[in-house]
Amino acid sequence: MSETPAPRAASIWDVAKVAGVSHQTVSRVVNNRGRVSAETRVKVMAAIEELGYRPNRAAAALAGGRPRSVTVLTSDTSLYGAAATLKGIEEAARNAGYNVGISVLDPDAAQTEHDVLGRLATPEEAVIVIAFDAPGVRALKALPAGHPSAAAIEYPGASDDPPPASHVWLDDRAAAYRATRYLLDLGHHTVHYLAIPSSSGTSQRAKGWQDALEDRAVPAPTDAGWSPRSAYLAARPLVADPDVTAILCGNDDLALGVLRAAHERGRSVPGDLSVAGFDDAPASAFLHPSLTTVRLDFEGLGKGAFGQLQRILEPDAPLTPPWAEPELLVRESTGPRRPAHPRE
Amino acid sequence: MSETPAPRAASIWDVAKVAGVSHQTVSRVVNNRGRVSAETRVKVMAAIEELGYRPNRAAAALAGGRPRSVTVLTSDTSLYGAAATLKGIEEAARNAGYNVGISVLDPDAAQTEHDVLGRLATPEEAVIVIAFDAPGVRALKALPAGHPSAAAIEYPGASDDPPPASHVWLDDRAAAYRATRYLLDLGHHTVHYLAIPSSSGTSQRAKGWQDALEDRAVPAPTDAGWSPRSAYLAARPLVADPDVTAILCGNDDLALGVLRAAHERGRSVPGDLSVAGFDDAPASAFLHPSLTTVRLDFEGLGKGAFGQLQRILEPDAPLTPPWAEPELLVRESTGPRRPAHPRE
DNA sequence: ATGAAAGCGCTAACAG
DNA sequence: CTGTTAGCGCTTTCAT
Repeated sequence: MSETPAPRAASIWDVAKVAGVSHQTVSRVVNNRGRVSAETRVKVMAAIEELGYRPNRAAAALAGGRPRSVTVLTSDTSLYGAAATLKGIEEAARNAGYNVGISVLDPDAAQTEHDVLGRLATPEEAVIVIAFDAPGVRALKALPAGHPSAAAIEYPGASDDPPPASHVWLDDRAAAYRATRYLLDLGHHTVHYLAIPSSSGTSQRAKGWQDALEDRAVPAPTDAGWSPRSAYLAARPLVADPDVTAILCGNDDLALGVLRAAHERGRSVPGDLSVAGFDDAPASAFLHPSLTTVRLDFEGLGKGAFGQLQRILEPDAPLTPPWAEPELLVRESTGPRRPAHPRE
Repeated sequence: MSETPAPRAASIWDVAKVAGVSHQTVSRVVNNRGRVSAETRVKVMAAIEELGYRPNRAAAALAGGRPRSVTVLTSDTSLYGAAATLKGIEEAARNAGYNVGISVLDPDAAQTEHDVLGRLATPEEAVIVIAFDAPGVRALKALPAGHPSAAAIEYPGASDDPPPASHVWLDDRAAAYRATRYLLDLGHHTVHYLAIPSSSGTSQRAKGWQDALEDRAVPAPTDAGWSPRSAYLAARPLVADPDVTAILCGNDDLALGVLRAAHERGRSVPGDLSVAGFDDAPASAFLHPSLTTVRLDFEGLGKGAFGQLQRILEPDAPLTPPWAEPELLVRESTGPRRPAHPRE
């Protein structure tokens, strides 16, 4: 059983020889560029099939062809939002025949142009930034103007001129507004907010929450990090306060920490305290109590981001279907306000 | 504010000119290959710094240099195990100066060599397969012999000769054995098992569980998929049976589904039923009840997989620190058996 | 509609 | 120790 010495992969020249044409013609049919007679095309296709030819992306990139790969810049991929967005990007990219690279942003590093570009396979490689947090936003800013890119962002800052078409986002503000109104309608006098870190000063979730509170006193938001643990810690003082009867959490992981803190303090949910989150992570419906949350279509958003990028790279690319609007899912963790003191 | 027409990135030739040496010498210092006088090296380094030079990976790959990129082949990245492993790989790779690509395997597709190789940027590109399930295993098998690769696998089948050094795994069997023994020692007459899909017929978690049961009757394992939902569905009949007092779950997500099913059926955990999982996902410690589980160091495993690959590519690469052994974390979801019928 | 030539940025041989 | 010469596989031009 002698090892065949790894027959080098078929190149465009091999295909050309088999098909009896020039390597250039092969390139033409592979890239669907320029006119090629139907007859020739068939011959070439057959040769490609026969040899199992696959184009070498590195060579194509080097020679300056249209990009066929993206690298995704993101923070911690173990967070649900980033992971789901990445999943959407990857799927859309693969279906479109793109290769996808991934590079995780260090939260402590200042993302410089040099650093960011250094993560790419090629200086011109297209980029999609998942910019839900500060490192992502910095990376996005660090990209040289004109660099092919798209981004999933938290919200287009009002300061800028119309945001580039390549930026996509979810309507966090409306989502938070809806969830808060729902809680208020349940009879809660106010709603407290446990915040995830924002990419800017102006979190749209915080804004929507605040707007919904209208003329009521707005309690100070509580910073709670990204994890169940940090939320648990941050929530302990809150759940100890009997005046707090409803808490909106920046995501489902935070809500989990709050649920735990409430339980330890002996406050029943939703009896004594209503808790709501954002995301609708797969686990949220199976918690006890199951979590009222706003479903966010990160996967669709990711596909959308890729779609925008693709249309920059290939103007005739098909339009990406729109992603879903945030949707409030009422489950067991929220209910009518029940006064802490019977005589109130 | 006229847009400067994107000054092409500095090439090795530009550096050479500035440093007053040949492009080859620059290549030598960049790759730390071949002898270069300290003096020249300094000049070159200075030029690199000055021009902000970054090597073009695509060109290097094309020219046949030592690979400096990996692509990770994996199934659904939204599952904790795969996501955490990927995270470990990415971090180790980035620290070593490698680019990482990612390609998700379609569960329904037969992974052929042609398909798998077609996912790479270059036919020779190094690969790490996360082969915890069937598609991963198929992809691994599809790689041509001699292709630079490493893999995080479920378990090295006994059928093979000594497994390649590039394969890494966690000791699932021992982990399951320990967890099951612990449950038995708590007084449970037996332990039921809710299984995740296995990459082969012989899941090591199932095996460890079975071994621990020794001469007791071994209940049939229940297939429960990967998600809380599928586990919830699969667990309903089980939790309805008062003779079932302890359930070991293939991962924490499944355990979550079981917790939910138990609650709906009115069986208290751990009073009436003990539940344990695998993974120690970040949420598990904050569930209610918090979950007894076996912590699995997927991130370390991912780093280990990359380390193995790197040592294939660069024989002098430093050794990867070993990853952690599985560790049983006893929390609130498990407790002593309490007979269903008081008079028993 | 097709072919020929040049070169992308880099590394592997070789020379010196 | 350093420079020179060939390509890697592909996509531009530009011819035909």
